[in-house]
Amino acid sequence: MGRSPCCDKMGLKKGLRRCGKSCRLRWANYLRPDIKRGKFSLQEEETIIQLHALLGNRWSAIATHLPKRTDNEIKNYWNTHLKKKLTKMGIDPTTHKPKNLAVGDCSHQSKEIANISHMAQWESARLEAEARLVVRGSPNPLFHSHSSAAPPPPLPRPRPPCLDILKVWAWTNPGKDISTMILNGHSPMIDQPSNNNDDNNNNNNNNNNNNNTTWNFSENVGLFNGESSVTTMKGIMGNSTGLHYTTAAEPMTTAHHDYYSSCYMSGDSFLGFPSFVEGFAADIPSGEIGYSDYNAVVGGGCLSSVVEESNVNCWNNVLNFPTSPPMDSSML
DNA sequence: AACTGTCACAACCGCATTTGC
DNA sequence: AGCAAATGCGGTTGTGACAGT
Repeated sequence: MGRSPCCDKMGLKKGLRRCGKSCRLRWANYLRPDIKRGKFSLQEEETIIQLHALLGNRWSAIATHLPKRTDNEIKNYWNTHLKKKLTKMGIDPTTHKPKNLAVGDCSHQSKEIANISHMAQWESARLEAEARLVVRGSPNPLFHSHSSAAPPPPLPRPRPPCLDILKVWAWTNPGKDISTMILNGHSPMIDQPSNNNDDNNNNNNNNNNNNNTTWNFSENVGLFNGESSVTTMKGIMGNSTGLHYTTAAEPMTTAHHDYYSSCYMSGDSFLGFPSFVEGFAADIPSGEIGYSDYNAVVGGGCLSSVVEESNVNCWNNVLNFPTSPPMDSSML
């Protein structure tokens, strides 16, 4: 308020006698030779929608995933086309949830819708992860030079990442029909038993040596505030350097497991579930993860408390995953 | 032809952060 | 360390093109 314009526009015709800032902007958004002009492809549209669901109005971050498109162009395209498109489809362009999903409605149908919507967000996150990998390209960023352990032979195929929640669920619930997860209103892996301990500290310590111990995140929910959530997002989106692959058909070898573990110990980050976990943990000295942090990532504002709790259980089970690197509080 | 409304998008504004001295 | 300038970013506005009346 009260700040004067960057240059004196008095008597100037718009577009002429530009100041330095105007010139820079015009170059960046219009004149630069490597800018792709013209219509957005369907794939670009989908990418924007998926990334917007994950990142919100962080146009510059979204633009990094669309080569030769500027943040300004994407922002304009979102405001003039995509917002309307989603609205027409009955989807709230802000929350990316169906508009008829009433907050606080605890009916069975509502839970199913919430769960399906939530699954879509998981999928968005997975696609975003893939996008990052495509942007980064080869060589495989998984193997960092400063890791102490010798890298194992590369896993033989590039897909799927363990961010694929459906595959993770299928792996951890052998023999179960994947549809039961959604129809029963369950989040992935909710049926897997957990053994939360009473003593949170003991529980964290147990994780040093026991992969079968589930972390107790449901305590200390009140510790988290908006600032930590923002930093959490930065941890997730900003510093990931690789992708961590595992599948049921092709589980990790001991060598892989040891290598990943050493990377965690050395502070490297992965994209995928472990990366999310690391992001959660970035600002949480005591090592607990709570609902608010979960929601900072996935945006669970419309989820009922039941579903929300399931999601935290889901994270617990992810950490309890057979091939997840062991973690302890010293990594946080 | 004149007017009005809508649309697309380049450009602007102000704040926050980074950079250079 | 402190300051000013430069830069980055997201929200908003200005303006030309076009369609409808």
